[in-house]
Amino acid sequence: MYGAVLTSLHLRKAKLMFFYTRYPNSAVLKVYFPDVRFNKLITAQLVKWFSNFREFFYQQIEKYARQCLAEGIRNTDDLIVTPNCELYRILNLHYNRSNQINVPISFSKAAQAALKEFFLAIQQQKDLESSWKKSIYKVMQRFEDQIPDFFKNDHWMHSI
DNA sequence: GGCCCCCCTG
DNA sequence: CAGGGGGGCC
Repeated sequence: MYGAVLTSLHLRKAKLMFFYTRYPNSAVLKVYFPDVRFNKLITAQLVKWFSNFREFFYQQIEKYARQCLAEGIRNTDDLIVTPNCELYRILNLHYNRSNQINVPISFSKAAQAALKEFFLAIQQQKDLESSWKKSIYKVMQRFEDQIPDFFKNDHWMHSI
């Protein structure tokens, strides 16, 4: 009934927040979007955004994991996610297109962990089983990081 | 019934 | 990214 309360600015901010949290609940979202007049629809939309972010995240990582296997990599110790690798570049382009923030190390760690999970699952042909990604998603929920306070700063949001 | 999440689609 | 459907968990 309020129409589009969430702006493109909120979208950019949400993407940046994704670097710290992949699974924010509605309570957390309300804290970090203090300027938003929450209601059922707005909450659902914001939650949906993160769901879409996750889908892109996992989709890219799965694709990268398959490429690594195709290239002959056998050990997960050889799977390193750093700023100069292709996976990192793709993800950064999607969530931090204009390099508005410095990507936290915790995100690289999370992406690397997910990469190893997908790599092992595919290597062990777990991907032939139904809903084989469920266990990976569960593991990834342990990689949440603390969201910086400046996300709550209205002035900062308008500067991105 | 309400809230979340994933899946698939456009 | 938004819509709609399905399933799980209070």
